[in-house]
Amino acid sequence: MIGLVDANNFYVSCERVFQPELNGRPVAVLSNNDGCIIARSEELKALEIPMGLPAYQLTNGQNAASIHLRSSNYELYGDMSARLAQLLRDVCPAVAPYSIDEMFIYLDGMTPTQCHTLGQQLRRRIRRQLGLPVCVGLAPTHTLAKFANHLAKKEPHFEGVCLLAGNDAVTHRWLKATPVGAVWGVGRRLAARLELMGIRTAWALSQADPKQLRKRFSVVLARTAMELAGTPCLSMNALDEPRQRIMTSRSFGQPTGAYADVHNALRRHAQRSAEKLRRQGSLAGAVLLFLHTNRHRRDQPQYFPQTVVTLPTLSDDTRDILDAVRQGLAAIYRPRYRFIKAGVMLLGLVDAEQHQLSLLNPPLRPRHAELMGTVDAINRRLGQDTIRFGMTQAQGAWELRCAHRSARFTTQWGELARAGTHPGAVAHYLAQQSSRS
DNA sequence: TCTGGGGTCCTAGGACCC
DNA sequence: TCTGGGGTCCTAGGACCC
Repeated sequence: MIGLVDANNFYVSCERVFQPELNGRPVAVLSNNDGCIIARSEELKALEIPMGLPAYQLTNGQNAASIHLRSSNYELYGDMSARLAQLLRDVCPAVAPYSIDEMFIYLDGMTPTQCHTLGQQLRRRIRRQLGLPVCVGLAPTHTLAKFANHLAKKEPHFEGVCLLAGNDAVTHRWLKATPVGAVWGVGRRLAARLELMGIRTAWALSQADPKQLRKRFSVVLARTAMELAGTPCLSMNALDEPRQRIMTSRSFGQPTGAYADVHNALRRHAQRSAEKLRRQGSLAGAVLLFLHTNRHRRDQPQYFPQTVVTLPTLSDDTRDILDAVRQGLAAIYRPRYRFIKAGVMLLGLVDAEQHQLSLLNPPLRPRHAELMGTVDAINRRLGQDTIRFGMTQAQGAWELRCAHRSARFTTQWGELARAGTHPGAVAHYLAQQSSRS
């Protein structure tokens, strides 16, 4: 049996753990730059505020005064996610995090009744120890577990835990009652095409001929259909494997055409990307950088350049990546545009250990590993950008807006006492944490 | 005025080869 | 007028996910 543990309204729930005054109120968490809504509390959903709504439309709306806004606080969400994963690993033989708020668990050799009981226990334990509400879906395949989780969230009588045997009347009944677009892996476009063919429900998809689906759509959809019918054909092993590309990009707080602004933004993205690269133990072969003007401004000239710079040698040294960024930017920068976004992507990633085993590949710079290791360790301990590479101008037009950010309660001591937080809630939380360990 | 960021996989089609 | 057949590799772009 496969389980999917999925936190409810994860970002909002993380905020509420430390700000209990948000309980029972409409809460929205905003994207980077406070641009649009990326997480909603149930109360906000009840106001029929859609996902992705630009924040400025919200603040102009009629319910604006009652809605609590928070900027994204990824340091907090990431840390809560790591705690959730750790709690699951303490209990389950195998755990595969799928996203920041969803984790698959593998419960081989347990009866359905035992699985269901474990699901209920996990749910209570996560609520008690982390303060997070979750739902659990249990089924024989990943896609059905995802489907069961969807039911656990939507149908109150499951009380947060839904188990589907896979090939019984109960499963079939729920599949028949669910539109095909609600299936994991079927997005808006596929749903529209499937409906044209008369495939309107999850059940109809599960009964479709995989060969035909493969021919008319893709192997992905054929697999989804088989998984719905109870035949496992997705493996989550890939989740532990290193990423094939690493990207860091952000919109600017203000549009800017200044070379120094754009360069500084790219420098920061390059440093962040290099950190991610070293954390997963890879080397990069090339650096892609891109710039965007504002698509929504039809009245302004548009320019979306991108370029790939091949590194002279495979590297995870921030300095090499910064050199590539400098070269690339010189090639694509044009002064007459107002840029709104910039990004850096690392490509051609290979495993560092395997590569360095070869005597033909000595490191390019002396003591580079020690230097990068030290920089990473200091930044982990004292906060991002404590050590930077030659970026003197810390503030610029490109800096993010995040007017509503809460404190980084679980990772920054200095922010615990910040005004507006609730020391009581924090103390309670920390006490629970220390009694666990 | 103000509209996110980071991934994956797959397919189609072009370049190139014999 | 009529213009082969088959393979590989690479890239751009589409579709999906959260």
